[in-house]
Amino acid sequence: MAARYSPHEVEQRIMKEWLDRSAFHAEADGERESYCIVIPPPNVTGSLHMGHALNGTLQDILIRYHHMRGKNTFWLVGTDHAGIATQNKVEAQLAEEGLRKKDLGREAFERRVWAWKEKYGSTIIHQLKKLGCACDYERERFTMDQAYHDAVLRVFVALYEKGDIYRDVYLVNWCVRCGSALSDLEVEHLERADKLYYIKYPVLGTGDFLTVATTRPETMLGDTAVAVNPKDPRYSRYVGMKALVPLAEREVPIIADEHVDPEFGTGALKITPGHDPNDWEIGRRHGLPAVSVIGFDGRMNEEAGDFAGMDVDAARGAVVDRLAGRGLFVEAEDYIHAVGTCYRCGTVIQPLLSLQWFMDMKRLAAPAIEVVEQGKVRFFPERWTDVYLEWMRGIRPWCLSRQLWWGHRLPVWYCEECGHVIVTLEAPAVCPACGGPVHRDEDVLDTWFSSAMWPFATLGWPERTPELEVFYPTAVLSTARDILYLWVARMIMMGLEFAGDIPFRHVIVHPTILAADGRRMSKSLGTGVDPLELIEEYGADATRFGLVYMSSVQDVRFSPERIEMGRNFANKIWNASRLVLQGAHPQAGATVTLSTPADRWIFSRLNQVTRELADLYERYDFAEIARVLYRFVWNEMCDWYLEVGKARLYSESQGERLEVSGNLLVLLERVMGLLHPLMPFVSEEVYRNLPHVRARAERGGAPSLFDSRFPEADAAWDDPAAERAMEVFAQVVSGLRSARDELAVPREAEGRVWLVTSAPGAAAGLVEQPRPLRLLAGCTLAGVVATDEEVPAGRYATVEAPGVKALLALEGFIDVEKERTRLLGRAEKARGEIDRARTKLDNPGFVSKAPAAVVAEMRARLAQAEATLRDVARQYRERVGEDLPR
RNA sequence: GGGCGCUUAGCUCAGGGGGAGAGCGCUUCCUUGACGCGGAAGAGGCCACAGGUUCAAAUCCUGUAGCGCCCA
Repeated sequence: MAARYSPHEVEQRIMKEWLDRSAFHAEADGERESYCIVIPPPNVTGSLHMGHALNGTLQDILIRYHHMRGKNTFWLVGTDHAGIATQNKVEAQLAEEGLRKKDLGREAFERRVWAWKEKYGSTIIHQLKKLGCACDYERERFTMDQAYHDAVLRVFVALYEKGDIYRDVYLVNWCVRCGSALSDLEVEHLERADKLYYIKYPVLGTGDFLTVATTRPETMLGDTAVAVNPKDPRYSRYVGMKALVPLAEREVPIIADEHVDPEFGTGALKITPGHDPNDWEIGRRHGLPAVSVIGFDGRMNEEAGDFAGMDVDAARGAVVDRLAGRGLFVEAEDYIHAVGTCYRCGTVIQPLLSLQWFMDMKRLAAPAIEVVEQGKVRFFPERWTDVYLEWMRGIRPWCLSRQLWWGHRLPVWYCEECGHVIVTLEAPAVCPACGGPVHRDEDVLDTWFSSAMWPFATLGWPERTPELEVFYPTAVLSTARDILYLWVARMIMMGLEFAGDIPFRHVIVHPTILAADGRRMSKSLGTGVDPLELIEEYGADATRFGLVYMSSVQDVRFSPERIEMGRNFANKIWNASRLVLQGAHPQAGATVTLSTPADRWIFSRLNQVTRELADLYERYDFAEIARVLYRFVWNEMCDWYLEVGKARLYSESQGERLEVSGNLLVLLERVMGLLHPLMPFVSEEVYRNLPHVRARAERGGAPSLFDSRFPEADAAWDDPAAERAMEVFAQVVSGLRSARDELAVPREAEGRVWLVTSAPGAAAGLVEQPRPLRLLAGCTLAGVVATDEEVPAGRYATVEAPGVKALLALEGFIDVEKERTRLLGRAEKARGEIDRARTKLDNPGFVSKAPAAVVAEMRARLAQAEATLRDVARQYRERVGEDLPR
């Protein structure tokens, strides 16, 4: 076995073995309790980024944990067809051939996209394998699978028939580059430095002007009102009058509306219902017409008169110039504001009037609010509940139609004769109303519409499949918070409506891993960190462990040290197992024999850790799981149990060697089990190398750790007394090492230690483990006595532990200066302790109101510290020959 | 504009009413047969600021400042 753990060979070999024997494949048998997670489907064009890596790790931890707990686990994996993103990819590919999608026509284009999908569409799924994810890769799903497609159309038709889906002209978010409408959630508001333009509008019948402020002067050509706040005294006399929109030369009313902010600009607002969502609302309230002056190509249309044909930016400049020429332009000031951009391509969104399909969400939202209020669906951390509820309560209609060629084409036909609209699953040959010819709607559905159905459509809905029976509702959905509305909320609504139940019981909202600058990782800024490179450099276990360790509940900056920590931890685990495998007696079986304090301590602690983990899994506190395991393995098992165990492992006595070997084998097997969900590879590799596991496998036992049972606590091992004994042992050993170091006692010199204790048994950890004491502290026991007076006169360094005082004889190797420094340090500490305790105890409120145990503890601390100080003062006098300075 | 979160060691972060913690970095020592991706011993912090509640506040409450995010 190599002294360094090399992850890559292990990972590839073990993952291949798991996949080859379908270890992750789930069957829909109802005999065992099921535990299902559907992966939030990654974009089919995507590749693994930090968010996927973290989320994949968390889901994998849960799947492996519950699998080991005997559940019928099923991790459903697959991808989302991602309409715009995928279409963009293929269009870019075509562009390289000098083609545009129109050259191919719709059907040929769709074939190209499918070909692209076949070739590249599973990239991210394969990358999940590198992370070690125990997905059921044999049941991979895609939101454009035939059965899935049928289910999507069925849902559309059903919602249309129930009146939730309708077609209307409405102001929508239009991406000029993508040539499609977007829903509100697909618009990203980004801050940018811009200008705020002040423009004068003449008030008709007066010589006055109203000055309005706007970031978009070009839209004034579509203005249909000027609005002020009804409570604004500056303008009240104008309300009801008319203003003249310059350039458009349109007379428009001056209206009063509550929503005008008197603090913004001049307090007078130009109203353009055709190009601004807020203005659209105001327009609706006041019955204003909406005029469109910008077309779907992002250029000014014929309504814009002289400006027709210009793109929006050019028109802005031209409008301002023209206004300036007429003396109606006041000024432009610097202004920072949030501008809506397309979440896929970053193009500035144009709010445009358009005929689209919408879905009113109110009816579906009501039960989806209820299940969360009633706790049937719970969020972790809990605070996301309110975020969800608030959005759901203010939910707005959803624009469903997209002007794309890639996606689920609407099951809608229009009669060319009578205009009849037919929404149906069966393509009509002719219009059922008039018999006229029909044509199908060109548009496709928003990709998120289909992903809202992911938890049940992937399980075979609308068929009542065994999968749906057994695995729905699923256990958990784990996701980043930016997908809370886009996915989680809609999945709950759709699940309740169509599958008749919640889609998942728990929603885990994991933190975002930020770049070093504290902002989201950004490809364009080059601040991203590629998890695949981390796996390459440190190994999958290290990457998983590091990600989990660094990400608790807050967003966190990525720190490579944490991944390195994971690598070092894997190496530590590897080497601990080397010690056991190389040092264990060949005849040792996996049997626990609790013969020493260390044995009783480590198994008692193992129990506690095992129970603690169960609790942490309940709360999805993954970071704490990682910390608990790290501390136990490194600081307890390796630092103390293995070190103490060496005394017996290298003993002459066969019996001792057999005993400690048996303990180590059991301990290691259990610890690997506890580690497995987080670090599946190194734990599996170590497990398979354990001699008793090998022997078991030869007899047809569990082929792998993944398939064995998660360790459970064994009450027979609980032993608080042993824990105290080992704490004393460790504290005294550390104290002795520290004293030797500070006093420059030569390394090879053997120390002689007296133990002073009035409580029989308090020193058991030391008395019963003389060889470990010598091995770890270089000291032998001189004797155990009840009082200081019984210790032979001489110079000693004192080490304190609960109930025990250890006196290290210093004859022959004392350096007065070092001794002085050490004693002064101890005195200072003791005095600080005394001060703190006295301050508290002198406070009558403390003594009367604090819990008795706290007061008693404080008294004990004071007494202890005072004793220490007396001790130090005496030693100081003896050795330095002066009184201890105050 | 409304809301949420954060501010703890040089860095990245845990903790969450009664003795300030981890990893990395730093100092000194260790080529002992698990591991230098290691071991031993250390140094390093008015827990952002100001009030309040409490016998007791880094921890709870209010406010301020700075940073981040979400929704308009």
